[in-house]
Amino acid sequence: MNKKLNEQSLPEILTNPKKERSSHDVAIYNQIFDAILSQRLLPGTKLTEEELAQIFKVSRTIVRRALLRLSQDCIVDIKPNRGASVACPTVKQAKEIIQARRIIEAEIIREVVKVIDQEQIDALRKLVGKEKINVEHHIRSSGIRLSGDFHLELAKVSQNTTLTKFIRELIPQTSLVIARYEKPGYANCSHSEHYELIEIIARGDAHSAVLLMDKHLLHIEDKLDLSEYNQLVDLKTLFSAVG
Amino acid sequence: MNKKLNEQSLPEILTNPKKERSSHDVAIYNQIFDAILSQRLLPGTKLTEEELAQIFKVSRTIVRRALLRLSQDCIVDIKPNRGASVACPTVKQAKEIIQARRIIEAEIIREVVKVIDQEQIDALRKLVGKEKINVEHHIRSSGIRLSGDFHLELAKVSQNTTLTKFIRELIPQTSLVIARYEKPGYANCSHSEHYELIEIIARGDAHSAVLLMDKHLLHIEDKLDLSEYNQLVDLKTLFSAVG
DNA sequence: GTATTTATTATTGTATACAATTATTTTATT
DNA sequence: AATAAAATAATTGTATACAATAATAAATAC
Repeated sequence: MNKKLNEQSLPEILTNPKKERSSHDVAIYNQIFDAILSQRLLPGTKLTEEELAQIFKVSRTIVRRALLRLSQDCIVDIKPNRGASVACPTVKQAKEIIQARRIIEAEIIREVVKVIDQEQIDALRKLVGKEKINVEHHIRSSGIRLSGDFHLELAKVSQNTTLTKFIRELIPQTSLVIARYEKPGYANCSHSEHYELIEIIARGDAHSAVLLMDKHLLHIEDKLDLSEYNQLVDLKTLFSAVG
Repeated sequence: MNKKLNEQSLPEILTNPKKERSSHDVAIYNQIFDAILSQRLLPGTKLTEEELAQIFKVSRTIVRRALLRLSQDCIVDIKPNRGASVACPTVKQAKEIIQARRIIEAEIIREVVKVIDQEQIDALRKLVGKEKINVEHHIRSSGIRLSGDFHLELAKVSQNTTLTKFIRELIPQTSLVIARYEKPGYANCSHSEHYELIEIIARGDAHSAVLLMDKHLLHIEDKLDLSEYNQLVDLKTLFSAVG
């Protein structure tokens, strides 16, 4: 089991991942969060409160609470009086998200190399093993989720809960970016880089590990088409500009 | 209407809301956010829903929404069935928060040096000027707020909204850390370092700017007493361990 | 008098009713 | 038929009632 971190004042979602008694809105939050993470919910999808309330058999009060949480994570977009929909990151945001991950995960890797123990290394290997199986069996959703889990697990090993919270937000945002901007025909095969990374971490080579993580994240960006013409544009502004 | 031993009176600023309001819960969120930022609301202060509802003349629905937002920012701590209070960061969290700022603001500075223009430099100078005046006149709250504004403004100049969001969260968290752990007898005189920083940025010396920012943030940590014995400990676990 | 139970009060959690707003359809006008 | 206006429906925003839980006070037993 994991070490007992001091969990004071962090959101319950972070400290109470699954079990135990938690408010009902957290369960709904988790389900939508996971659906976005694993790309079963795609950018732009409308999230009607009443609809979700019926699906989860709770009142709109609970649904609204979950949606507010998701919007604070930047994976759901709430427009006043117009409701919630799955966020649709812009090209600029896509670049920012990956840039943010590069600097934060570089630091995480530095810490991980310092503190990781054998048990944690084994756990990471097991995780990537699962990821590999899912990818090979073309279970796309699970593969994506497990890939995110790997990065999240690394963050947890680093023991910096503040950076972990940021990475926990950036992972589903990255999922949305990939869903929106992935070049056609690319297979998601990052698990091989995950394997490599573990080996380098295991032999305590911080410098190489940081470089590989950076390469890994740039590799994600390589798979995207972030050219301007691919940017989703508001039709109204588009045509008014042409006039 | 009985008063409790635990009660810490809410600052008057909360009872005297500003005029401008966007969406109701956002206005309340902003006011509590600002009160925490400027240390008029101190770590541990209980935030009773009904009390806030009466102060702001809205229903608990709105208050709860604002409190949830604040808890997602890690500056308010919501415990299920036990309500909200101003977060009380641990020693470990205090260190994490500053570490996170160091790596994120280093990157921000790099970007700032690349993109800043004369107008923005002038605006920053003006901001630090205000900060200086407030500190000199011992208007502590405003001084603290303006100090935070400086860092936030830098983040905005960097044009990375993702990193800006993180810094926007870390600034009030830092306020809580300082409120909780500041060594006695220290004057908050960081505005001089802010001046220096602007000058280095203005002459485009990215490397020096990054170093100074890092020094500046470490300087904040220097002013804290983060020794273990200063850690707030849960009484129950303390005495049960002693047996 | 202290500890344990029970009752009371205070506070938070959830559902629901209704108001405000936006979206859609229908009707009217040219 | 195309456009504008009006009516209707759908959806979100807020307040409130009541339930569930925790905190406090009172009562009881030892």
